[in-house]
Amino acid sequence: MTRHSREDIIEAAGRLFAERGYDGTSMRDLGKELGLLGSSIYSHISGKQELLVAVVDQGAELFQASVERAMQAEGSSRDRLTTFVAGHVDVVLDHGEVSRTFLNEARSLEPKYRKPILAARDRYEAGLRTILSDGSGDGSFRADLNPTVAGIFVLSVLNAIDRWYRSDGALDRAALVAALSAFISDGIS
Amino acid sequence: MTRHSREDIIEAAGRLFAERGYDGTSMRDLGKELGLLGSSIYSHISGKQELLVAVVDQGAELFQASVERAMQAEGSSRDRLTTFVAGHVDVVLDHGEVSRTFLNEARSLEPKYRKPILAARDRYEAGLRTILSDGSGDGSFRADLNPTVAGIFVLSVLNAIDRWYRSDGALDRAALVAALSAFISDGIS
DNA sequence: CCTACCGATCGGTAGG
DNA sequence: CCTACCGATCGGTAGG
Repeated sequence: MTRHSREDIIEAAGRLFAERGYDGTSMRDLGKELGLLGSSIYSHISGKQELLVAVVDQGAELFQASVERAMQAEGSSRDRLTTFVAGHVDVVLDHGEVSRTFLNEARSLEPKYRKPILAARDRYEAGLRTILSDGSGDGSFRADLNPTVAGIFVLSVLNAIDRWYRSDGALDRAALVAALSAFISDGIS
Repeated sequence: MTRHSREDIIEAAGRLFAERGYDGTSMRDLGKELGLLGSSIYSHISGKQELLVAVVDQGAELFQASVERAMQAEGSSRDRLTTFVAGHVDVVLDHGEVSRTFLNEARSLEPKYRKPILAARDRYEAGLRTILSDGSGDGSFRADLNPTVAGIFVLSVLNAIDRWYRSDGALDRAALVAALSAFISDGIS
């Protein structure tokens, strides 16, 4: 007779956290979203923080799997960068609520849960830095590239996608990846 | 005998809103920051929302003044873009709490206050688009540049600065502007 | 700017 | 999963 699974609840939580923020989402809001009382949620989970941890962990896993695929991709460093960009776009477009919560709500994690998430972000960035650094060495990119700073800039552009991109707009997914890759590679010149 | 001015209170509010978010900041938190009771703040302002409006309005004005200076700058479109980037950096570094609140907490504005803020952002973006479009026409930038998409990418990089830049790090302000300008102009190639 | 509150809402629990 | 709560905290007010 259980009407909702743990997964249902985590998914709905991700939706509300992405829209209203963790602090802006009450357990009663979440209950309403699911069609039950806020207090009833506690038969499935032990606390609100657990929901945030679950959503953010999903985000960490998605991005981690994506960067690993990019680093193992065939071809040049430039190809691996393209794979990285396309993989990031896939995560953001296919798991928008999870990735928004991952990117914007980590500050609401209690310290013990926040630390491994920051570490996961560092690994993601480190993968990108490796691609950039390799490409700088083998002539794919500028020889004087600073991989740390360039990595930050690339992620700045990628992490902002959910703030403006709408799938019903002028750019489809392939055009988005192409526009991103062009800007990252050549800027506006 | 008034110990705090309205400006003091708005400044402290901006600090806490930037750090903890609007929903994560209580009037009692703000009182503690100022050395008085939460209820005492109401002798200076009429509500919490008014504080957010005041902070966000400051942000809108700062960015608006900056884009106007950039558009009136002497020289080529490329010079105006450099001025735009440097001006944005100045706002973010000199008014970090205000700009973070402006960028991240606008969703907590009640609809009637949110609308003019979104309009202010649109004007800021429109100024940038004009610079990009002019530069695409006069040969400063690529002829096939899409000013809308390029503008979004440029602002993505600029709006992320406060998420990573620390003034005690390896880059000083001039080096930051130079790195941003190089990435925006030429990407990583 | 404080004292002394108000009703509403918060995350969460006991018991069924 | 609901009923019926709990103590804590929220934004805010009356009166001084």
